[in-house]
Amino acid sequence: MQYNPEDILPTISTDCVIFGLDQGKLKVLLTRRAIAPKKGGWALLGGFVLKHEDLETSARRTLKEISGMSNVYMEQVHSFGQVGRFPSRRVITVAYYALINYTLENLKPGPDSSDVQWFAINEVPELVFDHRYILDTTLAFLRSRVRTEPIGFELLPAKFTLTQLQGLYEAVLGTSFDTRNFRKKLLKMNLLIPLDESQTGVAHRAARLYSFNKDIYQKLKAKGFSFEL
Amino acid sequence: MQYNPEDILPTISTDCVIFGLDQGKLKVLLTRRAIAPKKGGWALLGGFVLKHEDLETSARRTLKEISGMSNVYMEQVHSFGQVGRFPSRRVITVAYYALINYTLENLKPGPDSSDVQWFAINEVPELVFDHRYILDTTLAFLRSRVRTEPIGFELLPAKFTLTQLQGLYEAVLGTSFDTRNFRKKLLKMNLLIPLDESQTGVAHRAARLYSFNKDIYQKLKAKGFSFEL
DNA sequence: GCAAAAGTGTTCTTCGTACACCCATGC
DNA sequence: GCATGGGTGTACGAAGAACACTTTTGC
Repeated sequence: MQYNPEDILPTISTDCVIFGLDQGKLKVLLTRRAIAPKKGGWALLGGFVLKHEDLETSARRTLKEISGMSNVYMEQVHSFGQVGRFPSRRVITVAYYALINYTLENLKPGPDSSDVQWFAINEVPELVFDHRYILDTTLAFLRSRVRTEPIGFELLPAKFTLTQLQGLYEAVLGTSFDTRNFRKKLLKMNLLIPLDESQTGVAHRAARLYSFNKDIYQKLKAKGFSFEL
Repeated sequence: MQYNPEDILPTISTDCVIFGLDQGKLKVLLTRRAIAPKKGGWALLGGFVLKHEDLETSARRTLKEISGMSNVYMEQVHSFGQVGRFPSRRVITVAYYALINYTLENLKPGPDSSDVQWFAINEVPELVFDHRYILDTTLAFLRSRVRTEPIGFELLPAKFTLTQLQGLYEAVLGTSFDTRNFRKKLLKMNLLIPLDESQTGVAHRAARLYSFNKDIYQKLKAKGFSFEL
């Protein structure tokens, strides 16, 4: 979809760092630019803000155009406005990050891009403009956030095993945890709902599935509970 | 100082929440608007970004015009871009906060304001636009920040007593601490340098003065230390 | 029966918390 | 000498960290 130049704020864009988890690896979604400047370069998903839309709405629109997804966990990180960060004219960008349940389906390049692709966090190619800096800042933000808010679940399917959960934290934080202590700690929080279901199709003992309920967290939080990993 | 309309980005402003500590109370600096829209209303210190300046530079310029201060601790908080937050046209604002050593000297209204004044955090008058929301968001940000980074010192003079320090945390966080535990915890961090000086001019036992050194913190941080109150 | 991951308890150390009295100084 | 805030130590309980073996399942 193309937008009328009159409907666009030419000095303000949003960029969104989209994180997904694929086989225990943290990945980011990037697009290849199909227009100047920096045609052909890899970039974060982003675009100019429309005159009649809020900042987060703009970031969500971009994400939806490319992944088809809505109702995604998204949060503002920081605004980047260095003089000269964008060639030829002044553009300030507001960075968001999104956590999505990894998929290869329904990905299609946006209006001004020729390709979309997932990259493991340590195999990211060269990026256009200041996008590398934005990515690094956002990743640092996510790492601090994931330890103090129960947002990691957004990267997992609705039903998950404790091993998957541990793997997620290890992938995001780049550390490893002791299995017994990790389970003890998470289960003691009473945020996880044990289901009467198990994994299927695995060549070993099937693990129990759990789910996470945001409402329970909100209620506990209101009572003074604070998530901390 | 007035700026040429051609040098200004009319869609982007910065607003700065300036915090100071006066006699154990947390205060914010506000200005009274001397121009439309909302002439006469109380507002955060802010202004439009110039074409040739970075975002933080813009916030620092505004602060300097009003307080005469530079080299102040400042950090970006969040950007606010709701459609309709500013009357008559679309303006996105990037909010910063600053921590300064409280003073009444050298305060003078900026180019478009008629008054500058400190307000205790719980006696803030009605504010223009979405400034109340920005203030609340920023205060919440500060409260979380002050517990995880040693930034509180920025609100105190270079030499301070442990009682002043405790009072600062109590004022910012709205809680109270046990004196013995508070001292034990802070001194154990090895961030405070005990000076061979004491308070003067007090009608009771004079307290020892301490100073805080950022370099020491940076070195400890690099070794894995993390400040936590 | 074997490979592969699931699941589970105890000990020790560290850290947070609760709590009350004497000290130094100015007036 | 008295009022005012400065300064200090100990005991208890909670939480984090280290650590190894048995269980279940599919093949």
